Amino acid sequence: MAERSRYHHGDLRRALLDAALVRIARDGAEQFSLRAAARDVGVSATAAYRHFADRSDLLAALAMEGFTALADAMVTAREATPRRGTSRARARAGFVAVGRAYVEFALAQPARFVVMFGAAHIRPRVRGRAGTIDRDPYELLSDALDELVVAGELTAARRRGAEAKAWAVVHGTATLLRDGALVCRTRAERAALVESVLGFAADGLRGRAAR
Amino acid sequence: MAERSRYHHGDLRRALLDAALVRIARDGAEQFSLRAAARDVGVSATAAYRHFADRSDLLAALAMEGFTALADAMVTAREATPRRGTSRARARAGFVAVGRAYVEFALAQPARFVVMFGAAHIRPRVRGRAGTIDRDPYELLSDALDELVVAGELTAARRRGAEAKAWAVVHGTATLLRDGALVCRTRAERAALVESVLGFAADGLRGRAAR
DNA sequence: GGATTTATGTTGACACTGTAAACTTAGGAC
DNA sequence: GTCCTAAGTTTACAGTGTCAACATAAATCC
Repeated sequence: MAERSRYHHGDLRRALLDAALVRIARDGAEQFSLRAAARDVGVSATAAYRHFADRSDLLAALAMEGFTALADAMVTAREATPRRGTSRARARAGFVAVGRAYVEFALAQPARFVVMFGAAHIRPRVRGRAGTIDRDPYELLSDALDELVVAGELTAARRRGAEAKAWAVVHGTATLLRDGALVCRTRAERAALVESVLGFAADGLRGRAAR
Repeated sequence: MAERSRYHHGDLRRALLDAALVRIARDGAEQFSLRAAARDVGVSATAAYRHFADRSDLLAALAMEGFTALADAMVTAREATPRRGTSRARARAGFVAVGRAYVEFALAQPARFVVMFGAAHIRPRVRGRAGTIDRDPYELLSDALDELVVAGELTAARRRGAEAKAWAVVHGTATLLRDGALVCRTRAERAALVESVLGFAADGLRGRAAR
C-alpha cells in the first residue's frame, strides 16, 4: 500500500493540491504552474488533467479547502473563548475571537488567503457550484453577531447591516496587514492593532463609546 | 508628428501602459501578457524590455499610476463636498466623501485596483523605490482624520490608531464588494451599504452612538 | 553639416507553460 | 480469465517571458 507500482499514484489529486500549496506559499499564486506541481509529485506533466479541468480549477479547489480551513480556525477560536463573565461579555469576546482568527489565518497562511480572495475570476467558481464550501466563514461571523443579539449586547435594529460592517473591518484589517500596507514592526504591535480594530468594531456595532 | 516613421514609436512606454490597462480590464491581471500588449500597440514582442525590466515591472508602474489616480479621485471628492453646515459636520462629510471615493474607485476600475493591491509581490516594489507614488491615498485618508480633529469631531486621544480603523473599514468594503463577496442587487442598494458602513466608521471613530 | 554615440526597436533563440489527442497500464467487475 | 474503465503517459502545438545580437533613428559633438 505504501510504495506502489508507480503507475497509479494512489491519491494524486490530494498530492497535487498539497504540492501546489507548498509551491504557492513559496513563490506566490501567480507563479504557480501545473507542470511544476506535477514534477514535485513525480508524475507526468499532464497527469493533473485527470483530476482538474484546468489550472484555475485546481486553484479553485484549493480556495474551497481554504474556506473550510478558515471556518475551522474560526470555530476553534470561538470554542476556546473563556466561558466566564456576563453573557454579554462572553458574546463580545466570542465575536472578537472569531474576527481575530480570521485575521490570523490570513497572516499565517497568506498564500492560501490570496488564492481564496485573490484573483477575481476564481471566486465565482467557488460559490454556487456542485461541491461548494463545507462551512462558510461568512456565516460564522454572522453567527457571532447573532450571539451578540441573544446576549443583549446588540439590538435587533442594529443587527441589520451589521454583517457588512463587521466583515469589512475584519477583512480590511486582514488584507491590509497581509499586503504590507499597514506596517507593524513587532508581532506584539500587530496583535495590539488587531485587538484595537476588532474592539472598535464590537463597540461600534453596539453603538456606545469605545473603551 | 502624428504618423511617424514606424520605427520609433514616439511614446511606447505610455502606449504599452494604456494597452495593458485595457487588456487587464477585459481579461484580468493574471491573464495579462507582455507580448499581447506589444501586439496591440503594433510593436515587436520584445520592445517592452526597453522600457520595463520585466513583466512585473510594468504591472508595478501601472500600480503606481493607479495610486496617483486614486489619490486624485479622493482629492476631487473631498473638494466637492458642500461647504455648509458646522465645521464638524463638514469634516465628517469630508471623511465620508474620501472613503466613498476610495470604494467607488475600486468598483469602477476593478482591474486597476487588483493590480494595485492584488499580487503580494508587486506591493514591495511600489513603496520605497526611486520614482514612487506622487500622492499617497493613505495620507489623504489621514488628512481627513486630521480635519476631524481640527473640527473637534474627533479627540486627539482617539486620533491615535484611527488610521488603521478607518482604512480597514474602507478597504474592506471596497475589496469585498469588488470580489463579489458582499452581494448587492441594485446600484442603489450598494450605495446605501457603502454609506451605512462609512457612517459606521465615522461614528465609531467619534465614539458616540451611531445614527 | 557630417560623424558618432545613444536610445529605441527588431530578429532569432531558448526554456517553459497550458492544453488537447492518442496511447498505455493497472485494478476491479463480470 | 476477459473486458471495461479510471488513471497515467507520450507527443504535439501555440503562447509566454526573457536574453543576446543586430538595426535604425535621433540627439550630440566637432
